[in-house]
Amino acid sequence: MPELPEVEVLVRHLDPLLRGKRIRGVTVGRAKIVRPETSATLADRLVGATFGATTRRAKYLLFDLRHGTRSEPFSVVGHLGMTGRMFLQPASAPLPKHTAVSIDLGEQRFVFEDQRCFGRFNLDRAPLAELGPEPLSDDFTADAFSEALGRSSQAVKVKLLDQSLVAGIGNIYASEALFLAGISPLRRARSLGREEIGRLRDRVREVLADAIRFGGSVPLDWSGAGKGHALFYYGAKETGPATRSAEERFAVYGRDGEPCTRCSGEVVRCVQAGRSTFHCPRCQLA
DNA sequence: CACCATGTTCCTTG
DNA sequence: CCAAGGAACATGGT
Repeated sequence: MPELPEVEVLVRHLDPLLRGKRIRGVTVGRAKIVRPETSATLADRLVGATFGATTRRAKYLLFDLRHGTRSEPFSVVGHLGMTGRMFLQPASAPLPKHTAVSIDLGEQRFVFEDQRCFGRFNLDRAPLAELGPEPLSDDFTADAFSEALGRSSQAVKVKLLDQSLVAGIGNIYASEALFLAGISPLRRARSLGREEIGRLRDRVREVLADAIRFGGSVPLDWSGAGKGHALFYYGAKETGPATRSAEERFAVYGRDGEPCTRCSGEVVRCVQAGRSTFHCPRCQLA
């Protein structure tokens, strides 16, 4: 579940649940997730600490912690990778199969499960320094965006995934924003005019904000063990219309072969930098 | 067996 | 040094 909107909704969910809770124990099920820390080092640092705010930077989660009010605050940096999930469950519940980190909070436990182990949960803040502006912040201006796209000969869709350019867009919302802006993902970044860049910036913000609104409006089954890892699809108990199919919310992503909702032309899939891209060649002229 | 998957990092090539 | 392309990472689902 991992682009900016999903992380934002997760953070809003976790913050009030974790705040003020004291860590009694830490168990690492997948050592790779906590590197470069070792399991023992991480546990040493965390046990006894109390959660403060849980916030987000791009797709990273930041868990503020401190050992009493007189000691220096620090934070754990989390990332969901492709398949990470985080939730609280009763301490008596069985641990999920792919539990990467489990934190004992007393009555409850905080679980980070990650099937593919692309996620992380450690004290290394270095990756944060490489990130570009938050797309929903005032820093993400058309000027800044234009500057970032620069003279690059790379396709604009590939540039949208570059976290040093703008931080938080992933493979789904990149295709979606380009469709809404009516810009082909195949266009070279440097070929975009000022007007197009401004439009793309606005649609990026819109698609991310809408997704956050959507995720915040739907009752999510955070601890559900079920159903895959689709965005905003935590468990499948309540298969109501709102959560039934996350993909149904997308205009082009995953819709290759289907008619474009705007022009009825056919949505096509192509591969750019090893990732799938979806677009409507009629609405998004190359 | 083949190909696909919401992400990031490392290595090679130019 | 930089830009760009590709493989690797680990584990599935179809």
